[in-house]
Amino acid sequence: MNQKSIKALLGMKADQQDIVVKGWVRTKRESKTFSFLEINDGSCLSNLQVIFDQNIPEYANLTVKLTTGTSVKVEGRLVSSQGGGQSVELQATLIAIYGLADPETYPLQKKRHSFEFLRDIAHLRPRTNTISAVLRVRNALSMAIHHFFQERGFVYIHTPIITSSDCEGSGEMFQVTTLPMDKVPLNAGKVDYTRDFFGKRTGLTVSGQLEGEICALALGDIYTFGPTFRAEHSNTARHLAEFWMVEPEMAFCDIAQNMDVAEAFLKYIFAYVLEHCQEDMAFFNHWVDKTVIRTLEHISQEKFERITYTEAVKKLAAAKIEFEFPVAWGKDLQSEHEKYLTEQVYKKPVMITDYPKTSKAFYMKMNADDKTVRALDVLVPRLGEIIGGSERENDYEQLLNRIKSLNLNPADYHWYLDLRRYGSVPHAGFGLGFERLVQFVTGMQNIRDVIPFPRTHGSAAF
RNA sequence: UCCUCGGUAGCUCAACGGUGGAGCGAGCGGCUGUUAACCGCUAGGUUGUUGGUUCGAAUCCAACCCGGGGAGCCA
Repeated sequence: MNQKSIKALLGMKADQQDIVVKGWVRTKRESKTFSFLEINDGSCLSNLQVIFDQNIPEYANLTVKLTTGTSVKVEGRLVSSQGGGQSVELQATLIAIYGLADPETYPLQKKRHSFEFLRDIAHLRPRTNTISAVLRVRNALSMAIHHFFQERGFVYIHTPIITSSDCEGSGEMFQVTTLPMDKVPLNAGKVDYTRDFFGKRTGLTVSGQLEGEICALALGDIYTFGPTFRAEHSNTARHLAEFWMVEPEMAFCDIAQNMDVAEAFLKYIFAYVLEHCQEDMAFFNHWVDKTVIRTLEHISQEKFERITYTEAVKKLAAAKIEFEFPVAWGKDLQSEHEKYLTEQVYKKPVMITDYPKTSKAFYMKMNADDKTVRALDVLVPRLGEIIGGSERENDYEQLLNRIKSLNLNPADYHWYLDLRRYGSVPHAGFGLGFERLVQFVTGMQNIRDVIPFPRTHGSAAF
C-alpha cells in the first residue's frame, strides 16, 4: 500500500491505485447509499474529499461513527472528482477507525469558533484551520530565519536559559530557585542565596544579548534564537510571558550596518513565507486580514523609512491630528505616535534611531551630542515595535560611567566591561520578537493565537 | 498594574424588574455527486461565584473570579 500525505495526494494525478491516507475527519455529508468525508492530516490546509458507498465493509456503521474529530485510515483509489470543489478525491475501498470522537462532547464543531473559545481548548485547537496554518507558517518562519543567517555566515549560538545576569531595563525576571518556599533560609533577615542551587540568585533569561556579545567578539557574526521570559504584568494582544526571540549580534558593525541587516532580514523572511506558504497565506488573506499578502509583497520591495527620533518628534509635532499624549523631545513615543508614523505618514516599516539616552538601556552607544544613543527601533504598521536594537557602547570609560550614573553595580558587569577592556570593537545587534513576526505575517490580532501554548500573566494552562 | 466592555443552551448571541429565546452545533427521520449541503422533528439552562435591595432579579447594587478591547512596559 502507498501511504501518502494529503499534501502529496492533492498534487497527484487521478487513477492511482492502493492509496492509504491517515488523518482526522473534519466533516461528513451522508446519504442513504453513499457519503462524503473530508479528511485532514495537517500536512496542508486543504482537506481530502473521500467518497464511500454501501459496497465497502460496515457502511451503515461507519456513517454513524465517522463524526467530526474521528481518526481514520482510508484505503482506496484516487479518482478525478465529479464535484466542483476539488480536482481529485479518494474513492474508498476500506475505512478503519483509530479513535472515535463523541459528537455530544467533542468541542470542535463543523463551524467557526471564536479564538477566545479555542484558547480554552488549546489541546484541540491545532486541529482547526487557522491554528494549524499558524503553526505551519511559524515553522516556515523559523526556517527562513536560520536560512537568512546561515547564508551570511552567522554562527547560531545557544545562550543560557538560566542566568544570574539581570539585563537591566529588559523587564522583570522569573526567579529560579530550589530553596523551600515554606522555609526559606535567612541570613540577617534576608534570603540566603548562598544556599540556593547555584549559590546565588538566578532567574530565567530576559535576553541573550549580553552573552551574544561575548560570542560576537570572538566569532564575528552570531545569532541566537530561543525562548525568553518576562514576568511583566502585561495584558495586551502583543505580550507574552514566554516568547521566542531572535538576536543577531555583529562585530565590526555600526548602527547603519545594523539597520541594513534588519531591513534585509525582514524582507528575506517576508519573501520566503510568500513563496513557501502560499496556501496558508491565501487562507489568512481571505479569512483573517484581507491586506496581509499585499502588505508583505509591498514591504519586501519598498525601502524602509529611516528617521531619527528627533525627526520623528518634528513629524508628530506637525501632525494635524490631536494626540492623547502630547509630543515633546525627551518623552517616549506612545503607541498612538508609532501608529501615526507607520500607518498615516509612511505606510510602511519605519526605522527610528538616536533616541534620548534617558529612555534607553545603559549599554547603547552614546552619540557625540551626549544626549542621544544609537538605539534602533523598527516599527511596523498595526503592531508597532517588532525589532529593538542598538550599536553597543564599546568604550570602556563611557560604559563604566553609564553604569555608575544609573546606580548599577559595576562588579555585576565585570565580564561585560572586560569585553571593552580587551580588544574592544564596534558592534551592534537587535532583537526580533518571533511571535510578533508571526502576528505581522499572518495578520492574527492576538499574540496568544500565534504560539501553540501561550503563557501570560495569570495563565499557563496546557 | 490602570481604564473600559462583557460572562445566559455545546458555540455565537437576544431577552434589560414580572413564566429565559434564536441561529448554528448535536440526536432522530427524510432527500440529493455532496462540499458553509438541504427539509422536518427532538433534546439541551440553579443565567460566572457569593452576598445584598425587592412581593418578585438573567436584569438593580457590592465584592470576588474569568475573558475581550485599550493604556503602560517592551520584543
